[in-house]
Amino acid sequence: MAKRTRVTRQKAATIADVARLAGVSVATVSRTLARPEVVIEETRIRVLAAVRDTGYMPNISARNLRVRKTMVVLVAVPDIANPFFAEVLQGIDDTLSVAGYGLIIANLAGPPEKEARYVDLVCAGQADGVLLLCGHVIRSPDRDLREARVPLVAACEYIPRENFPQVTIDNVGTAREAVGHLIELGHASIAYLSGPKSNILEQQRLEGYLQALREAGIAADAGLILPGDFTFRAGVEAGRALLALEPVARPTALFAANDEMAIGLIKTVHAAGLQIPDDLSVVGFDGIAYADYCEPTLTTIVQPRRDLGATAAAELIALMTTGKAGLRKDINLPATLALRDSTRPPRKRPGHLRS
Amino acid sequence: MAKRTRVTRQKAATIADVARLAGVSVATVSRTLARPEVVIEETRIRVLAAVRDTGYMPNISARNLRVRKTMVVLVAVPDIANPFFAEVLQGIDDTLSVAGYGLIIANLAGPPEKEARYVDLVCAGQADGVLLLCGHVIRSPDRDLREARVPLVAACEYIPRENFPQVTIDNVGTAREAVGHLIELGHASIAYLSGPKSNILEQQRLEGYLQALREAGIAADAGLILPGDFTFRAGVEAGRALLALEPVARPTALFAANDEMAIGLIKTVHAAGLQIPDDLSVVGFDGIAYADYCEPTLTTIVQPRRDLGATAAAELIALMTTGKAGLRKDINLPATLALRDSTRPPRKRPGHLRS
DNA sequence: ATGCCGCATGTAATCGATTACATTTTCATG
DNA sequence: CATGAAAATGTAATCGATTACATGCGGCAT
Repeated sequence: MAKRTRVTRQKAATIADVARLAGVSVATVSRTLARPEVVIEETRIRVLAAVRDTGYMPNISARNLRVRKTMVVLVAVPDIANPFFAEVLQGIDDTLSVAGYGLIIANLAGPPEKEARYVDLVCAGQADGVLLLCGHVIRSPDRDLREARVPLVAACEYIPRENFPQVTIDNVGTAREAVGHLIELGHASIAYLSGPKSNILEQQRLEGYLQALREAGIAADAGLILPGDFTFRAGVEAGRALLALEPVARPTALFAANDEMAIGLIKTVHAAGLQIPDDLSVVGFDGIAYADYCEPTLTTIVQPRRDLGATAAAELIALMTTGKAGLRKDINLPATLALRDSTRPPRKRPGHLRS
Repeated sequence: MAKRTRVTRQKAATIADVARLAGVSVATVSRTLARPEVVIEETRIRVLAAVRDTGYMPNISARNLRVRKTMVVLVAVPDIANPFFAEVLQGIDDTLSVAGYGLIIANLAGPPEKEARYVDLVCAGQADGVLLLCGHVIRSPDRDLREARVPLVAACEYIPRENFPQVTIDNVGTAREAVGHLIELGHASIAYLSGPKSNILEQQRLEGYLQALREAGIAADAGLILPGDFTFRAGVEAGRALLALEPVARPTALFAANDEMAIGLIKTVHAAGLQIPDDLSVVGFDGIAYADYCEPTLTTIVQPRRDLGATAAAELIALMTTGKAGLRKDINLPATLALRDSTRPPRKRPGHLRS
């Protein structure tokens, strides 16, 4: 019976240890593991036994160095604590992990110099590809991801003037649909709770809001466009702003650029005695899990969060393996308006008749 | 003036390219980057210029291979979409990233074979340490993390009978405090909405609940212990179960093993006409952001989520660098009872007097 | 018997860094 | 000016895998 040369091995076994124990060369061990069929049965058995006995695992750094791959992708996400992104991440993780990829998460919430560190990481060959959920190509003062020729795919937030694949939903169209729903219910005084002006999603959703009003022949009122920044707190503040208005000047409905703000707003105006949806109909955007938990449940545009992630991941895998992207460069996934309890026709009050 | 040997370089520059351009040896380049002070100023300038001109970045796989480190840690998290863990992750990320570590997230939600893949990854030397948020040492059929001698730290969920550092809160004590608060308000009929029985957190929180009752001389009633599993849905179902009871047999207060269930329950019983907290006081556990957003805001045990993550990460760094853990093996962080709007003394009804 | 083919395996180059050790240069001191 | 220590740099081994190429061997056709 064969014996290990060193019975009590402190450090992990290497391929040489396995080769020695099995009485073959390192090349044979490597081949047995990579392409078992090219090795004769008898040696295969010996090698596999030796692998088992030594508890051998190929050293990934060595392999990476040799084959110039890492089987890791970096995901840049604006805020990992945001439930929307958490669900997109799930989709990414599902797809990537069955393909054997690990994922490094670059959480951009926090000090901005972290972003640069991640870019450097990728440029140093620590990742085979990058998934951007953050609306911009992540930057470092002295290195550029695009020059590094790393496969890139963006998702969720569209990045204009780039030519890598992007996976998004039709933000303009669905925002128009959301506001259209309010108009169909009979609302004519519809406020918009916006995101940060520089954000592309904000711009698109605002555009959809304006389009819907225009189509219905309703004049947009700048006073009904409330500033926000996608946070719950912004929703609370917008709620206060609404309450500060003369009741008769208040809109009968509101479209929020995302769910968190919508929920913050609802909570605030409800606490002040307004009935939702009777006194104010509210539509959100995103379809986070909580939109279905809150009171009342929130009518909102439900984004296919897992699907966005999964599709982007699949596209990136295509890009990394074949070098060429799939058929379409810009992929649009369907998002749907979920009708729930926060919308209803307006109360008949003279102050709210069509202008 | 020195010129690059190959002006249009397709692939990334290597240390040899830099050395050639600067007219020095590779050792000097490496030293210049690692310990600039050991190199004479003049060469340092030449080398750094060459680095800049070539856009050189050390290849991480090569370095990892040579120094047997990866500067990456793996974090095993039960469910990345759970907001509680998302915040713990933030704390981990903050601490780890300033120390220069990247993090690979092992999301255990999903197919169980993924867990094994991650274990293999670590055993293959892809990570320098592992952070467990999942209440058990992750396993693979043929490899054991503990045998691999990888630095391990657990956080959030205590893992009994292990001797690596663990960072948690006092679940028993804080649960007792939560229930004690209800008792002080005058409640005597207090239900408990439990987590999955096999979960250690569930066991500890149940223990705290029972202790508080015992101390107050209240007999525990098995009928008031509702089954749950930490999900929103379980809260909804528990709410239905509560509604199915004769009004007079209903508890006047409830302690839920986590916030999500508490919120699901509140939503359900509120929709059926019960007033919170007037008809039912509710205390949750965890202190997720949403507990402060919902209607009414939830009285709950607030865990120091970021701190749990940050402390565990710091402990792991100590373990990875010095090889020895900090002073204490089991670290307890303080968690506090946040008094909000979901608790109040019970209505005076004969059926609810002390038994 | 000879030569050739193809299969199984072995030998050694290679990936790109770090670093122990060797060598050269610098410079203070007797 | 010689000498030796200290400082700066160079040479080459090394980390642990993959893989191109070399080698050996058995069988088959001539």
